[in-house]
Amino acid sequence: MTLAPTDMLCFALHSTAHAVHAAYAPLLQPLGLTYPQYLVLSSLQVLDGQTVGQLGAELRLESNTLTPLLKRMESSGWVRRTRDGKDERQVRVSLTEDGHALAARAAGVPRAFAEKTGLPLADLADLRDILAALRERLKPVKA
Amino acid sequence: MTLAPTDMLCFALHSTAHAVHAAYAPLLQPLGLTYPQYLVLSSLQVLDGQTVGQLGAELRLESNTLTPLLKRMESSGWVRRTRDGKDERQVRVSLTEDGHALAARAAGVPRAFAEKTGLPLADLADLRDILAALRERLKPVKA
DNA sequence: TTAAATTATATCGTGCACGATTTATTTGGT
DNA sequence: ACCAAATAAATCGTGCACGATATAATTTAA
Repeated sequence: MTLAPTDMLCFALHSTAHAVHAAYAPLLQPLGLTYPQYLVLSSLQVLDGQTVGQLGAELRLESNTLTPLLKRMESSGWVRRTRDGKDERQVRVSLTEDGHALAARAAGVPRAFAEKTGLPLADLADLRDILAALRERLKPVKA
Repeated sequence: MTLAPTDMLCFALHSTAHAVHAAYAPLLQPLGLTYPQYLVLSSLQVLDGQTVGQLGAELRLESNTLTPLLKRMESSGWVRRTRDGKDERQVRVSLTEDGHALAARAAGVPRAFAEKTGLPLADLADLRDILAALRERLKPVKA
């Protein structure tokens, strides 16, 4: 007995993630940001000068995704990529002036999204925590 | 005050969807299926001979995604694509013998995934319904 | 009944994501 | 000190996803 996609949790996740992505698009497009770029920008705003590996650990992305993404952000003038002096294998990513300014403009995006859902912030936070718990069950961050 | 990705619902969704995708990969890879192809296969198993548009409405995908995906499935020998006799604009997709056989082999995948999560089926179903509700709030299926 | 509008699918270009591999650097063991 | 193992990014190839556009068939309305 095959399950229809509509009845699958995986599809609910897949399609809702796409719907959220689509809801973010009109908020990010005026800023010239894609959604993953917005995540990188937010992460750097909280802690600047992270290595590619640190960003990847937080955002669950590999260098094969991050490197071209960061290069695009670099050529947009939002970040700088510099080899770490102590360990030349590592590349540190930091926000430029323009990057900081852009992050400031993007600060209202999560609230605007929350309003689009029409749900109480507490419900959204609950869902976030349930999802994070499921994610850790499937793919624990390595010890 | 910028939110870190870790605190955002959108990122929880994004990253958990990826983790689920990654959990499905080892189940689907032996069958030669990608995750979206698995969704198409499941949908056709429930209702064969759907048009590209019908599949897209259920899976929330556009023809620009489905057409190449279906062509890959066709060249793998799992589906046939034929123009509808009554309306030549429409392309109907149906499972081949091999496609039916593959769908049968894939029937156990959702249960295997549920076991990977270690959560009760009722919890997973609840989460599915919460997500579907959020999705419909953001992107109602057009009337 | 023919021209305009609509609908269904396909095509093109860009960006994200992953597996597999490569290159450069650092670390560890002997 | 040296070489092997480990680590950090980068590169390559493939597939998914979307916006924008194109093409072809059908429907509608004048």
